[in-house]
Amino acid sequence: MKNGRQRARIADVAKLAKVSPATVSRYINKSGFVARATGERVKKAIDKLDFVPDLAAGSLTSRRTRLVAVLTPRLAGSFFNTFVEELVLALTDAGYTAITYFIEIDDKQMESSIQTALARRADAFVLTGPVPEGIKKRLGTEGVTVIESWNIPDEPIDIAIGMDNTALGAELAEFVHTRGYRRPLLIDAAGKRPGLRQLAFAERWKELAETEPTFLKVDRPRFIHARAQFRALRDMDPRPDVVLCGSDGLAQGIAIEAMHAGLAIPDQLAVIGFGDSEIAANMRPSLTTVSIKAEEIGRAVVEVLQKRLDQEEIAENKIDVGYSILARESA
Amino acid sequence: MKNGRQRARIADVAKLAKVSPATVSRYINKSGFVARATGERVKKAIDKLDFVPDLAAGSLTSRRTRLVAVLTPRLAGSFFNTFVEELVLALTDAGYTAITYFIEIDDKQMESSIQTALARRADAFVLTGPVPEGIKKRLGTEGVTVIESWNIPDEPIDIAIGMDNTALGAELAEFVHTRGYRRPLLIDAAGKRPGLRQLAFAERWKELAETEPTFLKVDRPRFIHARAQFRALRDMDPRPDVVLCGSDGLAQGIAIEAMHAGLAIPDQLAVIGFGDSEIAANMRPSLTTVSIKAEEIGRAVVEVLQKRLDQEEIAENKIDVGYSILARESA
DNA sequence: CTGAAAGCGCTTACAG
DNA sequence: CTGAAAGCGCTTACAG
Repeated sequence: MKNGRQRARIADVAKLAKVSPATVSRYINKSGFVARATGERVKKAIDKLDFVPDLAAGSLTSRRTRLVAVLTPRLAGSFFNTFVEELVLALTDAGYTAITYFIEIDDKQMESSIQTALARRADAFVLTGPVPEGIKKRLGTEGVTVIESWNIPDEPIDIAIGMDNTALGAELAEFVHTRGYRRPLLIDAAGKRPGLRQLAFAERWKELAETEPTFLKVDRPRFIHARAQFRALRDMDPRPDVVLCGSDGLAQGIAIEAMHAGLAIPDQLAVIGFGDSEIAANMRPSLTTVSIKAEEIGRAVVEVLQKRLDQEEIAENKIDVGYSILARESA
Repeated sequence: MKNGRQRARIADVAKLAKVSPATVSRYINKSGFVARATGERVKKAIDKLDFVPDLAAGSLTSRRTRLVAVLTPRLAGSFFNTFVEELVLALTDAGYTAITYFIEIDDKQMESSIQTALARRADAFVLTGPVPEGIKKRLGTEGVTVIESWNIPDEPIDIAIGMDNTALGAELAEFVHTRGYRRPLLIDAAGKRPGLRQLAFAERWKELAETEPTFLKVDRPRFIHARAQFRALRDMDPRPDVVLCGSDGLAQGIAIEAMHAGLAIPDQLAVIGFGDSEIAANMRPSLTTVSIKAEEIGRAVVEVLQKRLDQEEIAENKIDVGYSILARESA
């Protein structure tokens, strides 16, 4: 403390309001009945003392922290930014506190993040990536709520909220084929999640076109990599006529590079993004992309947490918020 | 708990290792001496039981939570994204846990975020925007570490880490004038922080060019607003020859719109961004912008927290990490 | 180098 | 509708 003033405790409030600490607790948490007049005295005392209850102390008894650990890959400029923002906002609105971790694609870092979140006794974990086996087992035995977001795995640890990357991959193949493109190139991170999409794309594509799509695996699908990747693309023989990018940022970068090299979009090269970030609709040309409903996932996460808190049964352990392919000018 | 298994407590570890809880605590926190052999027994017991100490319970006595509240404006796609990432990473590495809040430019939301962070007994607050008077007073009396980041105010509540927006504004005026531009337009949010820059720009500009710069105040300096703002710019008479944008995203958008309208950059319209995001260096044309050193701020924040924890005196309550104007192709 | 005891600030049955 | 008591899981002097 910089100054001598102590923080007020619940006992101080109780004394001032001439009630017991238990009553103050009940009033604050709206648990149990408090007579109207009593409540008013308590309220007055709280205001007078600027009392802010210590949530951690309370959690010790109640076994609920309302702390939610959010683990997202560190992907500045990707749709995960929007996702984290929406999620944190939804959590905050609902009275939860989000503790955020940004992780590289690195199991060790994920493990240590989860470790500290467990030490904080987080009520729930929101994960985004594919979860390594060891961590899966660990979380499974801890009795916490685990929400896997984005991709819906066959067997969720607990609850999965997201979309079906396999269905999307196939649908993208159809979309591209229907629009008459014949030499697709897919640029995406080498992870497991995009992998599902790519696999499904490849499979459906082979059925439709009887050829193989080309893949370019990258570290991360980011704007900064567009130059190098456009160069690689341009030198391919035959040259792709449509490129499906792992993010809108990358798609925008590819488009900029293509135009700079004198290629007309979409006639000489079509470009498809991922994420429907604010870039997509307002780019020139506007970007055809996939919308992934970050807000809806955020809302669904909060709903699930709410139900868990209320001890309600959760009917479905897989919640599919869907996606949509948005056809714009670039493809 | 989903299954009957209970989490191990420090008492369980103590019993298994045949020591007292106090010794386990000392071993874990490296506070006080523990004989090597004893320590090894403790370690074995911890591993055996998968013991994760409850940090909240510990904080109750130790009065330190190692929780840091980070409040940033909600500005998807701006340099604040990078800032939050860098800061959270630095904090996590140093053993702190970050609780993040995204706030609109809205005092009420800021207040409620601070309220919940106080309820969590956060050791420190990292704020980004200008702080309303009421909140300033509130935090001042709480005895927590308060770090104001980005702008360095004349009288920090506690500690300020960032840069001198006033100096930057003046330097930008000089930069623009030296390069021969004569009709600058500044597009930025209507907040207090950009306001300082703009004021200083205007002042210096009047000295240099003996004319007034033009201002366009916007809700937020984002990519999506570029179309509308470019239209406004294009219709101005006389038309600006250089536009200074509040973010790289907006600058990129303006550049795209300008090129789409057939204007050559920088000859017919020069564009300057803010933030040196990954977009800037890789845009075509590459964007002249201001680098704001997010990583350094993150590091400095952690250093300050470390010193506070160790009860060290902090020599300077204003830490200037500087900035730099990066001249590229667009201006 | 180690332990017994007290206490951090709440919430939760239990009793009335 | 309200209170007294116990206890959540740690850490911190204090004593040895």
